[in-house]
Amino acid sequence: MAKRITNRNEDYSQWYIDVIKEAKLADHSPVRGCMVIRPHGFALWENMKAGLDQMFKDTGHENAYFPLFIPKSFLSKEAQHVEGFAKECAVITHSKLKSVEGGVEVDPESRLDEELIVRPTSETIIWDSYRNWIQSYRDLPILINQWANVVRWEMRTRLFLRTMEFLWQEGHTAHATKEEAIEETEQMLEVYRTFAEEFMAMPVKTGVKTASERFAGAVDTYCIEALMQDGKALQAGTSHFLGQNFAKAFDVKFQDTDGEHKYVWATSWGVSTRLIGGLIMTHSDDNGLILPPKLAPYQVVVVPIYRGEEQREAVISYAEPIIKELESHGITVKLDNRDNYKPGWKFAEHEAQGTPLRIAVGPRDVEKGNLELARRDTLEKNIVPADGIGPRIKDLLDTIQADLFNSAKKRMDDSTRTVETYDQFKKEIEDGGFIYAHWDGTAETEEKIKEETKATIRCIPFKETAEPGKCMVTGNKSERRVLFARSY
RNA sequence: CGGGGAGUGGCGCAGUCCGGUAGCGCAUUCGCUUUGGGAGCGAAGGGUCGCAGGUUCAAAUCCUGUCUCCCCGACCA
Repeated sequence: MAKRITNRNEDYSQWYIDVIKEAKLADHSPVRGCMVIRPHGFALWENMKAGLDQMFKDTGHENAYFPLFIPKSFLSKEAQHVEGFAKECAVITHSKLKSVEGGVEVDPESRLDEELIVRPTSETIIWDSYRNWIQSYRDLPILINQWANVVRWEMRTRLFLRTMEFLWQEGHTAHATKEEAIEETEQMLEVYRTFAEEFMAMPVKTGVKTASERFAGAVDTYCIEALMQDGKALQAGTSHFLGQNFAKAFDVKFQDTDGEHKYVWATSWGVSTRLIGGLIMTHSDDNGLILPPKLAPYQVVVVPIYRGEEQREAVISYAEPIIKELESHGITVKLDNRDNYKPGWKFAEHEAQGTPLRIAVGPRDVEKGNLELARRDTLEKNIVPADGIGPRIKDLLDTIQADLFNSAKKRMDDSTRTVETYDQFKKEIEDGGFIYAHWDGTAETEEKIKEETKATIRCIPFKETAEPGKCMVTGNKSERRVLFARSY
């Protein structure tokens, strides 16, 4: 077999790129830092969207759409927010081109009176609308999500993990009370955790970001953090409690039941196409992509094997009712009946593309009433009777989904350690993985650790790990261990 | 944006040092044989060598600029 994918242990970054190329998920675009999402990659994203969207609806949210362009003045209304995003905004300054010899150039006559910002996130334009929508406590809560693209002018990009334009969803909610807003923030983090673990089979740690890692404009940022195969952490989703920062910046008040005018409490939360990068680096191997059945564009591929037209007809007519039966069990199946590729070629291609399960049917199977099942995750092959194939495959897909999660969970647990001293920390961090250690809570210590070890605090875990101790660096008091890792 | 590497038919590369008019493998097209792990043989098509200038009788090769990608830093979902 021609080796088209670099081995993970040789060059992890190159492996990542190779997997994306071979799985036909995305291409680099002619524009720096952007990507073309190919049909297979987009089908995966659509499945992720569908799963998340249902979970948003189930928790009472509605979808809406706000503009791509934001008046420059809006960005300057919330001080922290401006500071966080100012350095990475695409700015629209002109509205016209004019033809010149050999091409076009910007028409200097068309300079805009007020420049527009291509949204890096939509808090500002959404809160401008919310001001008009909210007068009374009766108008609350507002629970809105939007699916959109955003642009952040990044210096260094990687397919899916960090692109200048990316697709995401951003939820923006408005509440009458602080408690309700915090509850919403927690609820959406839980939605993300559930999605990551149950759909993506990607286990995550949850917690609160430190001040330096917090979303610009948030009071608190909650996050899910996953651990990639190379031992680096990936921030996979964030849910922000925004306090009254945006309400004050955009003057959004409501009259409460007590007659008082009060500022509204807010949240925002998002996940992006970065999740695809996380999915790749959680499960895939040196043969290519491995997809969990719940998100795979199709769960089963059927590859017919035949010699001559007569066998072809026999094999296809044997396969068709099998496919129907699978579909009747809610399984998504693709019959790969292309005549211009040989079975071996198809095997390799579907392997690279991550299809969870392959069924091969040939004359031998037709004769004996069998089929050959091959699992993508374990590469295990079995000959099984075609009878009762529906329930069998349904079970097997569930097993694959569970096995993927369990092995990723085991990998994460095995590479999560607790250390006491800074020396020990420096040594252990070289091996990657998550490390729980005591920290004195200051930005100075956090920065020092980052400079000396390249590790950052991924999150301050929720109360379950409360345990007083001493900061590994300064020896000062610490209330609980926090989670460190080197990250993407 | 700093340091390093790279851009040559669709893909992967050689040729660049030492200038002489572009080659290999895979893929593609056609024909025959094939089909249970990326098929074999034969024939054919396809590249102004990332782009823009410059030097030269002559540039993939030398010089200048610029764009893109990869790796390492600073920044970040």
